[in-house]
Amino acid sequence: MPHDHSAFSPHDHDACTTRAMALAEARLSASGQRLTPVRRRTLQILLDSTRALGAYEVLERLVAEGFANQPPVAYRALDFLEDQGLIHRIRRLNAFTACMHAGEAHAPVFLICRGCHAVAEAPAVEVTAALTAAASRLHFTVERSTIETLGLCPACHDRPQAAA
Amino acid sequence: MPHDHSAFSPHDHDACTTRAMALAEARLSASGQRLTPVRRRTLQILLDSTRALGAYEVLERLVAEGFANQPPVAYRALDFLEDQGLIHRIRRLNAFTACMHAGEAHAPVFLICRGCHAVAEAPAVEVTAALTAAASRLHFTVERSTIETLGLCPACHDRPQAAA
DNA sequence: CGTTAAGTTGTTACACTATAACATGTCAAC
DNA sequence: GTTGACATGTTATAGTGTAACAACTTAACG
Repeated sequence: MPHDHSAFSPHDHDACTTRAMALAEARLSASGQRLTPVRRRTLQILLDSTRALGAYEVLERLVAEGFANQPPVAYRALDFLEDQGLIHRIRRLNAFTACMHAGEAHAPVFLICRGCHAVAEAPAVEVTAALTAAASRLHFTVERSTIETLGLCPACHDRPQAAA
Repeated sequence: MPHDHSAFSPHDHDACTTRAMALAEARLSASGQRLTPVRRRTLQILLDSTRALGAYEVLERLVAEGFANQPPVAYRALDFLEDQGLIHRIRRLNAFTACMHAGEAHAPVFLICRGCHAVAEAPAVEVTAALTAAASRLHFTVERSTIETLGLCPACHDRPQAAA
């Protein structure tokens, strides 16, 4: 069952993260993949953050827990989690965010607020459908899509200093 | 009048670039902006290329024509042209490509072929419409969108070595 | 003219993002 | 208990993008 709240609506975020982590474990063990300590912590770090985090921000937090202070440590975990569909890369921000709908088939669309830098994952099957249709008109076969949009979230929209 | 060919269809590309350059001049002088030598050459470089080019690739070509070998030289011209809607940034590739529809109101959607690395700009008003609709359901105000998709162009789709 | 103001370019230096390559370790299966 | 696959540690470097300030061009104004 899909959830109709988003990162822009108040909700029990702890429940989200617990659920997401449980789902991650289930999915990985089902496919014979391992959720090692770095990977688990990396996922948890992203789940705990409201913002998308850069690889080096993730690395900082990993270092604080005793992992080596080397970029590959973070990038390997991030790449793995992205391949598994457990996190997403936000290209506009060079950053990563935990996937809140892992397991559900979903074509991620990201709403990035330029006021508070929150990132929400929006359900948008129609967007992907329209995209695939547009592509096939040019006989192009779609494999992976990046759909991101920059703008203002409800909260920031009402605050004048962000509106500019 | 829109053009129904794309980067994936053979066409008179010289005519495209001439037209695009003329349009650029017209648009800029209309809005009081200046198409200085670096800017003009940068646009021409992108128009001449079938692929999207990285900032440093553009810089190389600029250097070959006597401009200074400093990143800001390229980035400034690229940023300016992007602000004017004359070129687009392809985030997935960290690269830039000339806009073939400058002047027409358009919501750019990019089809990136992983076989030959060609990039086509597809007309896709419906995609943007769907995206805006999905966003407003979360009360999010869209300002700028990035829509890119990776896959295979018609030519590469038929070549086995690319299909993998 | 001469001055000023806005925009553009030159230049230095640096920050941030990401990967290659190879050594070492771990763990499960045979 | 050895092998092979996967995962991690580690060093080094490649690639992408900006900050900051100085110098120059241009057009508008008096």
